Amino acid sequence: MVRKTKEDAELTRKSIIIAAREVFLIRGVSRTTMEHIATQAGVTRGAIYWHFKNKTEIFQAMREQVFLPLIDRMDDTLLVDNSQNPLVQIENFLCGTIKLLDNSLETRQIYEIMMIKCEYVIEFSIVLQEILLTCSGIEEKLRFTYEKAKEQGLLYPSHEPAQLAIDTQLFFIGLLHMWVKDSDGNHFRNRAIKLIKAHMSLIIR
Amino acid sequence: MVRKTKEDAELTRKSIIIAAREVFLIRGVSRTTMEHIATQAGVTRGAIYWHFKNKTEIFQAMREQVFLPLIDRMDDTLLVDNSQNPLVQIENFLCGTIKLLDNSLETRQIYEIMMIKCEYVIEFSIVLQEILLTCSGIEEKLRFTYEKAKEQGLLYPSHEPAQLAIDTQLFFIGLLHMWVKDSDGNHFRNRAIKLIKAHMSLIIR
DNA sequence: GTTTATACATACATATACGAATGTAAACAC
DNA sequence: GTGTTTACATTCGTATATGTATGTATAAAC
Repeated sequence: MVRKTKEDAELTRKSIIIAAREVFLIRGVSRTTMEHIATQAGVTRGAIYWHFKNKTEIFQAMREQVFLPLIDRMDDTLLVDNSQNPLVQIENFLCGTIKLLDNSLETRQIYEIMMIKCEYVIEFSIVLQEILLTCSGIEEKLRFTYEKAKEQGLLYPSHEPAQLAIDTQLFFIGLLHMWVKDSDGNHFRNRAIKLIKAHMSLIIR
Repeated sequence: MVRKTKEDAELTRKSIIIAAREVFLIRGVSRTTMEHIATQAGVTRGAIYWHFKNKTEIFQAMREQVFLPLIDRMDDTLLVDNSQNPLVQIENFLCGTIKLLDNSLETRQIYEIMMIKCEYVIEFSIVLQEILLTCSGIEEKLRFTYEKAKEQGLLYPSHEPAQLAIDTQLFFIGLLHMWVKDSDGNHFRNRAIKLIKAHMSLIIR
C-alpha cells in the first residue's frame, strides 16, 4: 500500500513530528539522523523527505506546536482577563506554565529539547532571535500588568514596574532552565510552585 | 620534526583545547569533528588522539578551565571576605561574574558553548549533574550570606534567607542565559549590571 | 652511544549520513 | 476508466567521521 488519502498523509506527517521529538530527546537534535526519525515513526526516509525539506524544518514544526499556544495563554492570562488582582494574574500565568509542563508530556519534552538538547548554531539563529523576541513580548506584558498593580497601590512605592517585570522574567527563565535540568525533580520540579509564590511574596506590599 | 619536548607537547595540548573552543563556538559541539579541531589547531588528528581519548574529554578539559575558578571566586567573595555588608558581597559576586564575562573572551565563549552550543545527552549527563551540584553550592553560599544580612537587620522581617537565596540564584541563572543569547548586547548584555543592582534593591530593606 | 619511550603524522578499515533519483501503487480529477 | 498526481519506498552515489594501526624522527633515560 503506497498512496494514502490526504488524511492519512497528515497522520504520517504528525507521526514524524512525534517521532522526531522522541528521538531528539534521547539523542539530541544534532546527533539524530533522518533514519532514526524514520525508524521511530515506522516509515522510510523517503516519507520524511516528502513532508519536510530537512531536519531543521521538522524542528521548527515541532517548536510551533508549543510556542504559539504559549503566546495565546500569556495573552489570555495577562491581557484579556482583567477581573483578577494583577499580581494574582502574574502568579497564575507562571504557575500555569509550570502546571502545563507537569501535565503535558509533549510540552515538557519540547522544552527540554529546546533548552538542553539543541545547539544554536548559525543554522538555528532564527530560532534564537524568535526566543529573544518572545522574551521581549513577555517582559512587556509583565510590565503592563505590574503597572496595573502599581496603580492599584499593590506595590512598594520604590518598586518600578519595569524593574519588576525584568526581575520576574529572569527569575522565571532561570526557574524553567533548572526545572528542565532537574530530571530527578528533587531540587526544582516539585518546589516550582512554592518558588513562584515566594517570588511573588517578595514583591507584594 | 616529530618528537617534541615535554613543554612543547603541553603547548600543543593547550592549543588543541583553544582550537576546540573556537570551533565548538561556531559549529556546536556535536557537529565539530576531530578533523575540524585538528585543522584549527594546525595539527593532525593523530596529535589529538594522543592527548585526548575523544571529543568528550576535550570538552571536559575546556570546561574545567572556567568552572574551577568560578567556585574559587565565589568562595572568596561570599565566604572568606567578611569585611563588607553581606548584601554588597552578593552584589559584588554577581557583578564580578558579569565583568569576568565582559573582560575574558575565553570565559565568555566557554559559557556560550556550555549554554547554547552543547546537547546534554546521556554521554554528557555527568556534566549536567555537576552543574546541578554547583548550583546547590551557590544556593547554599547565598543563603549563608543572606542569613548574615538578616542578623544585621538588613532585610525585611518577612523575607526568609532561604527564599531570597533561591530567588537571587534563579534570577542570575536567567540573566546569564539571556546574557549569552543576547549577542547583539542591546537587550541584556549592557544592562546586566543595572539589572543586578535593581534586583538587590528589591531585597534591601 | 645505544636503547627506549614519546609525540606525533599517515594510512586504513569501517561505518554512517545525506540528498537525489527513480520506482510504484493507489487516490483523485475528469 | 483513463490520465495524472500524490504519497510514499527503494536504490544509488558521494561524502564524511571515527578509531585504530602503523610509521617515524627525536627527546630522554641509561
